[in-house]
Amino acid sequence: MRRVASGGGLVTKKRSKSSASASTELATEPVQADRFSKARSARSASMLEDYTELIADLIAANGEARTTDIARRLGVAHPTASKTIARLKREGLATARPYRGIFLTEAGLAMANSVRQRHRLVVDLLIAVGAPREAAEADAEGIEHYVSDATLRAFEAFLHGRGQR
Amino acid sequence: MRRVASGGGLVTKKRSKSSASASTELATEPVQADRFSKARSARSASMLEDYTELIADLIAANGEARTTDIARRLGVAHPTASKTIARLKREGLATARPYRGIFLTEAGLAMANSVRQRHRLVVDLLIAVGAPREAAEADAEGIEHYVSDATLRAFEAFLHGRGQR
DNA sequence: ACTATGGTGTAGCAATGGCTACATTGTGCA
DNA sequence: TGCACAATGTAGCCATTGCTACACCATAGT
Repeated sequence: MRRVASGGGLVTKKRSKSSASASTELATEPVQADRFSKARSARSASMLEDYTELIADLIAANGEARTTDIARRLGVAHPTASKTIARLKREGLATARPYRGIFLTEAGLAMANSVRQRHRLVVDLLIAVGAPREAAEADAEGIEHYVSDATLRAFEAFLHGRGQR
Repeated sequence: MRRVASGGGLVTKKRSKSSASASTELATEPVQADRFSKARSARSASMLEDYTELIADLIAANGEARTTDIARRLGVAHPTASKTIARLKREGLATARPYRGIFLTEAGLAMANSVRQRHRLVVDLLIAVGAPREAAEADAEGIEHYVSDATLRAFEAFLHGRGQR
């Protein structure tokens, strides 16, 4: 609606400041922006979550978490991992001394635990809903970072209700 | 395991080249790296998916898609949108002439359609599983980019089976 | 017909997250 | 005891995705 008329162009008629033409999709504007913002924040946090979880795993399995192992598990070059670990330190999630291993702070450990729990819940739900195990594991790696607490609680209730898990 | 002994350090014992110590978590290494790689690709594609979907929406609603509207809907500054639109053009998903609107190519339109369909499916599934509508909508914005075809098919089957949708 | 206004575009900065290449450190083994 | 070699770290490059500031265009109204 509100298509042009004159000119051959478009981008026209001095679209009201909001470009919010009709009225139907009007309301969705700010809300939608919020959603995208939220998704963006989640995206930027997801890297840290993956790292803390992986570091916790490595410490549990090997007694230590080393840059090279982290890099290999994530499929990136070691300087990339190194840089992100520096960020973890900056954000107070991990500590590390040169050539020594990497360790999680309390905050890092807490993050790792909640991430692991969330991961498991997401995988279980995907499987409960019929996704093949392999796909569920792979997809969860991306999905888990975007599941809100409210949705997570719903997952839990759903799984319990079905006698799953 | 394979914890150090000598020294006070760590990072030790000339860990076998794979650091793949025991044998249990060994097998997960390359697989896990694959998963993270996949998640990374998805992450980089997600921006383009959001844009094509939004452009299609705007064209459907307003007859045109303008940079400013896109920026507002996404909650970013207009130069940010402008830059991403340049990328869309580079990748053959959209066309645009200065000061004219933005249009999708066939590839862009195809992407928009599949993204929209996926989005709906994800929202429906989240709701079917008990997530509050608001959370479902918001979470789907992030989740949709990480759902594989296999999982998507499972979602569809699940929803049909329940008489949903 | 002109001008005010707002949409568009461009430039340049910062942070993130990849990479390769090179320097450094530490440990294991000869 | 010392050296070779792998693990770490550092430097510097590129691309992406934000931003602000500033320049430019096009339309609406006077």
